[in-house]
Amino acid sequence: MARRVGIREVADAAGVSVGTVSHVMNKPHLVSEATRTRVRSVMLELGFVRNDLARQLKMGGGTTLGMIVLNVANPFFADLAHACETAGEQAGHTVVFGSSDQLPEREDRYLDLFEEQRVRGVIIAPLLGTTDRMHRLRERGMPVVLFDIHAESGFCSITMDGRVGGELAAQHLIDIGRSHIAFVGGPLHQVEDRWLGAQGVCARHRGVQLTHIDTPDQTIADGRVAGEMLKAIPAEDRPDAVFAANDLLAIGLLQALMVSRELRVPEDIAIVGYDDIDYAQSAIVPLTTVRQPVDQLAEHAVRLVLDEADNPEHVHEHRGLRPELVVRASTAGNDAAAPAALGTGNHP
Amino acid sequence: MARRVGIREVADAAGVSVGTVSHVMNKPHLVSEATRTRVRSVMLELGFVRNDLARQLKMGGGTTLGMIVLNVANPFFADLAHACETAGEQAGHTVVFGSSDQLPEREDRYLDLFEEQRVRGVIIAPLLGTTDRMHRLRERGMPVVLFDIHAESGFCSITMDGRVGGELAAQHLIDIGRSHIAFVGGPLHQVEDRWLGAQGVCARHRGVQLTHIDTPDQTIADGRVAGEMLKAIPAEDRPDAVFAANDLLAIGLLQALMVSRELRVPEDIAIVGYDDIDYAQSAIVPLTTVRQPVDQLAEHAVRLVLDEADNPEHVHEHRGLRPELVVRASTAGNDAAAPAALGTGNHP
DNA sequence: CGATTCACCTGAAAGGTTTCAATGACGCAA
DNA sequence: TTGCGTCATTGAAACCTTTCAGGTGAATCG
Repeated sequence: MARRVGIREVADAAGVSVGTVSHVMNKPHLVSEATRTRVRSVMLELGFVRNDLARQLKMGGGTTLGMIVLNVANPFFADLAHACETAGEQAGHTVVFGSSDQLPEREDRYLDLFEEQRVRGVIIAPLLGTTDRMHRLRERGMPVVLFDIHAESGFCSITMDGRVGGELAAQHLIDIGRSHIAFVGGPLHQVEDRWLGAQGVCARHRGVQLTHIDTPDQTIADGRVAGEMLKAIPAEDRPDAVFAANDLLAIGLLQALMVSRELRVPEDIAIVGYDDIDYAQSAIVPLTTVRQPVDQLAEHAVRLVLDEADNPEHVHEHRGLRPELVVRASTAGNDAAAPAALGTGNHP
Repeated sequence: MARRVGIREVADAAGVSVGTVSHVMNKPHLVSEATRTRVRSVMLELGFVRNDLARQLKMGGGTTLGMIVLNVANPFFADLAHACETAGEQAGHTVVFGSSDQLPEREDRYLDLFEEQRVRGVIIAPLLGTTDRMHRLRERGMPVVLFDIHAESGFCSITMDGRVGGELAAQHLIDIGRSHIAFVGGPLHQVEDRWLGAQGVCARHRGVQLTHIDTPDQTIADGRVAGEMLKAIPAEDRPDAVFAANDLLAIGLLQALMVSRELRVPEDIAIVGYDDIDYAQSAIVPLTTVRQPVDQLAEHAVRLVLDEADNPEHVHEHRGLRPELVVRASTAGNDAAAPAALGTGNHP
């Protein structure tokens, strides 16, 4: 059994030159029909598989995009990755993923890996802004697109407009008559814009108080901890509404609040989440949340990174996409928590 | 700005040969300390980045594993992918992902891609058993490990023991006094073992009836549809328990059942899910479910694929891991649906 | 009939690395 | 002095493909 069959073996077996075999694969119109079919059948017979490494090496980098995501286990990022995969495929590119798991060293590792692999470009949800490594990457001509809350100059970015999202959330809570809002989420630099959006709205309303409850990360577990803190606050000082920096936190909060029926959602505490992950609407109390247009985010990211790769006159672009409020039971007025509210805000 | 700096430029600048530069990177002990540091500093200065394509080409394939997952948007697979990434990293390998989205053509595309990229091995949750393409891959010597419900001969596989899981679920429903169980899930070949497990148990109990409600896929939306079907059944014929083939289906069922308070969970219908995704315990009624040991699955998969790659005496192995029942409110006896039950079965 | 075109095919270079046999330099024992 | 072992380094081959300048023979044109 011939272990490795390359273009050369195929050429020999078909009685043509290697150049011709290559042409059969890449420029079939340059080859006569007779040889084309002959070569093709020899390939099949020998089980030839083109070596993409050599191909890319020769062609100076390939058709692969690298994507680094904060955490695949977070459904928002899973969806985003999935959307990028689809968008990339449509543009004829394959997207490979890495999850930084919020660890700077893993982020670095994937950046290095992608650069060594000579990917066409990198799409990254950075841990905390741009790092030296990213700047070096850019200097060496690698297209880099950020999913970030800040618009960093020198990079294309999709700034997920958390400010507007924060405003929507806070305004909604004020509209339903709440006056003491807790913003739950951290580290602050990662969610700063949502915080600022909420802050801006609250400042414009007399008698509305906003406090910040920090969390080390944005998982369900962190939400639970925050919920316990909330419960520990004496009733008179306790916020009557929570704006959680993402849905996972909100779900954790729900768990903590409901486990010991002391506090009711939304009667005692209304909750707004962020991202509209699939489970938001199926939570123990369906969650009011701020939806981000994931598909469009992905599409823009892919478009920008490819433009930067192809277009010599590329100019960096900062794109902000407007999020949208989805109201469900966790903030619904009177028949709150009623399963009847479940359907609200369903995806199409 | 020198566009491309390769090993050759570094060699020239440092006044050594290319071989030496290579040694500095790969066999530092063969190089004197003086040259080693000199070469290293030149690399830094020139911004040299090793071209992994050439490296892998030369070395005949690299240190990358390919993984194909049914659907990243399903948190079970997201977790599994994540666990494989971690396990792979521990073994010094990078894992790149693709999501087949249940489409055979995408599965094929990724298989081709991985083979062309000369990955070290492939870990795959196949759409429906092994395909011709996978057999061809194997024939050409590519290690392939399946996450599957069947143990296919000729392949290593991690058979997620759905039979036992099905038994656990059905037995539990019978134990709490239910006598008409609906198995919700499909396509059947994908969930056959869970079905068979349940069937076996039901057959051993007099007076227990088991029906199958098919679904085209296993998403929340499919669960909703199944829930509507369930509601449409006249009360006297309606099952008093559901075993859903996964948690997403179960969550969809919950939504459908609760939206029009006609039926209560678990009083009228008890529900058991499968997978114990993070949201199962935060569902509108926390979900009894069958937990799969994701981390161990991943660890075994990586170990097997690498063994097949490295060890000439490798023998195929079929590993089955025992799942575990996690009881929550959706089947809890009297104070069912009580938020107090929320904590049950929490992950550590 | 010679020249021009055309379609098809060839052979070799190039791309950046690793690896390996070979070389050079050096010290040391005989 | 020669011979020998060590250590550091070298240069070229090999990995597999794509690309490109050119070559061949047949058909077409004047």
